[in-house]
Amino acid sequence: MDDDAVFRALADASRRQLLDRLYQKDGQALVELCEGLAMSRQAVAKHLAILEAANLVSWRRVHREKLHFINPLPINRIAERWIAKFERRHLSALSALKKSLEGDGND
Amino acid sequence: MDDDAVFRALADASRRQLLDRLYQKDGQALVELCEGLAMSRQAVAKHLAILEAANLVSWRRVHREKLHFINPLPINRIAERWIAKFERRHLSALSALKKSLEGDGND
DNA sequence: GTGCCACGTAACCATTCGGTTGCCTGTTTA
DNA sequence: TAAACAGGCAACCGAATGGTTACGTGGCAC
Repeated sequence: MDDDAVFRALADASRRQLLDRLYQKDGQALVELCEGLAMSRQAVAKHLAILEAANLVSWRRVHREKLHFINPLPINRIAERWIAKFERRHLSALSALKKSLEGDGND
Repeated sequence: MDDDAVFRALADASRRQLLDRLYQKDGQALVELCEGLAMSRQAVAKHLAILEAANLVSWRRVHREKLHFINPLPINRIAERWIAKFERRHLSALSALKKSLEGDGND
């Protein structure tokens, strides 16, 4: 279960904020992600390493910059496998519709 | 943001397991929830307290037993506010339909 | 070529976390 | 009424967490 890594990575508000930033603008370098945060660059790098380990963020080196990219797949997997289970209780009709739509393969 | 409490509560595998157990059978007492877990009763009680604080579990006293009940609302709220955002990238058409079905009307 | 800039690594620190043990209170039940 | 049972409370402990400071490395620009 590396779902655990994802849950743990999402448990920290600073890391969720970093994901938020990457969601708003993908492919940011480390220094860029640090701007405005009350945290040292090294602390941000540690958070990003944890997000990486959970496969929520990947990166690519461009010259001397390390550009970070968000990967929503683990979150979706958790949403599907875990959260949908609880949602089903309340939104069974909607969920059924959702599932049938997903079966249609529209994207 | 008490979303933070929910994320943190979900970050621990033991707590997710407890939620799973309550999902399978709601209204269990403390000793019942302890069965088969490699953990003391007090440890389980602490986990349940954290789930309570995150509003994921509520309880009712019946005689000398403390019966626990699962509350999926915080999970749904997170799914709506946070996870759907990432999902939207991939399933934008579906998400729009889902939103309109929920009467959100927000695009 | 020198210095700045983006990043990496490592040591260190305080706090939180997950768990324990020990003991106490109250409620059933034999 | 005594014992067993469900749970509460608090002290304690090691390890993980979130952060810092200090210093090292390599690319790019002047």
